[in-house]
Amino acid sequence: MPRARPTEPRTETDGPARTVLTGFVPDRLTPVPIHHQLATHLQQAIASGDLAPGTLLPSEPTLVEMLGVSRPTIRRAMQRLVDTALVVRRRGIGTRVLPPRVSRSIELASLHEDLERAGLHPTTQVLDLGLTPATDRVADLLEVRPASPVLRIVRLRLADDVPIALMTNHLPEELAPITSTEIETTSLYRLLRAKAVNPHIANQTVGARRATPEEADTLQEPSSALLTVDQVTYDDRGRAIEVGHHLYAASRYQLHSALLRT
Amino acid sequence: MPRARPTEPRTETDGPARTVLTGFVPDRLTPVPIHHQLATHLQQAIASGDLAPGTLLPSEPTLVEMLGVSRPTIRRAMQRLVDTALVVRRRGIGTRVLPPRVSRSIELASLHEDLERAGLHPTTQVLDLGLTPATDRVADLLEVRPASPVLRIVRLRLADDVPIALMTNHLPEELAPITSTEIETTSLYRLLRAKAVNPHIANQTVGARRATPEEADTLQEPSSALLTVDQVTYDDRGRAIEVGHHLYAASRYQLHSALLRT
DNA sequence: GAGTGGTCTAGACCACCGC
DNA sequence: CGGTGGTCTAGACCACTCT
Repeated sequence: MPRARPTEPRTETDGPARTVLTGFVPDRLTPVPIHHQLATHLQQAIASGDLAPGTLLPSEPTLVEMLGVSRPTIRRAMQRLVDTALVVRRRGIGTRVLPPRVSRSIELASLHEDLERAGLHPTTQVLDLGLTPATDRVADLLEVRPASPVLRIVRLRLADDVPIALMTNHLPEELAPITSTEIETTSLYRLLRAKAVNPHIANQTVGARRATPEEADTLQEPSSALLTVDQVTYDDRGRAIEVGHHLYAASRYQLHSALLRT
Repeated sequence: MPRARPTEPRTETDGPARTVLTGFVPDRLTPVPIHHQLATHLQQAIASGDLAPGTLLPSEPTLVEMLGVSRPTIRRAMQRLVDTALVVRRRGIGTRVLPPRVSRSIELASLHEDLERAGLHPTTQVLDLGLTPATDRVADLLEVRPASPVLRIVRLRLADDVPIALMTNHLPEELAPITSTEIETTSLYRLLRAKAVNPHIANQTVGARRATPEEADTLQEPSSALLTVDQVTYDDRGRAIEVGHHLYAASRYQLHSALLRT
């Protein structure tokens, strides 16, 4: 189809959208899928402000012509932007850039990076590390026989030398050994991935409670209020790979998440 | 609920999968998309146990023939199952049903339903309702002029007559009026939807702190520990439509969520 | 009526796995 | 090697919105 005529009906500004999008050329040599390349390109354009909130993106047929990519591929990239709440699409209207409201979601294992993003210097003290008989609760969650040996890791996480979290984790025996230095230098999930174990889904329970005197002392929490997170992580084969029981000093740490759709 | 063995034997037959899947016939008369029909059918089959964990589903070409649906449509349904962690797919292997580990995520506005699902009888006391000048924080989050009138709603939520949460919400003036009876009988989000406002994304901050004496008295929390949730909700046009500040009695309420992918 | 996104189809090539 | 899912293409029809 011939291009849209120059007389645009009441659209805000798709001039910038055009220049930004014509700057995209699919690389068909890399193994990176084109829909992923396009989605990433658009995400960066929105994040950088090149595509301002309220901008109406070109229509799908227009993009097909502009980018030399088929419509399903374009739709796939667009769907990703919809899923991450970067744009809204409406039949008969078009695709519009939303204001950047998506805060980073809670991720699988992110405390270390969370603190670094906040400009702090995170450190870890390993308080305990070794095989111990599983308690009934841990055995149940890890799906191993009661009292069978599991790897227990107790860590105190600090930011700029101030205690933030007291984290207890239990892993199946097969994933041992793990050394103290490994735990202190990298994240638990990176360690697991190095063992060809891919964290895939985690169930979390978030609550609050008063700290015991020992916990209050360790975490130096003046209010004695703790934010608690209990989680069980499963790999992509459905096996339980980690049980976590984390206590956060309430006055120094909060969780952030974004909820999408309805 | 937990399985008997830590590791499942592999190579299951796809006999049961065949019988379950041949029971699916696409309805091309309803406006419900076929990919959605198929995804729902598979979700129910997995939830009911008709498709047991470990089951290998038929391949895509096989399903095309069995169901009389094209491959992209089948792939779209399958992708939804992958996104909700019900199955894993591997090139060269196939599609395998995972153990049911996905707990319900935190949703936009779910306390009422949450409590009902737990078999409790939720009620609401409206403690305050009306227009008030916005504080600086609320005006900033709602994106209205400082001190301009906003609708404030203060509710005490109970389950079986026991206090669970003290919730304060602020809405833009345009969304008023809302009556006490409306708030007591339905959810805030349903009210908004009735006004053609669609909640689309919410940013949450979850924390913990000690209750003030008044809060402890109102919520009757013996430990005086509170779980706090602050949220800002935006509609699908990107407008801030609601600011919430919620206090939960820590000994009676926890948040659950599922984290996917990595 | 013209343009938009939503859905479905048909066919092709590829990377990966197991035999 | 044959079979699997991952990707990309081309074309079609539809529901919806705006004029």
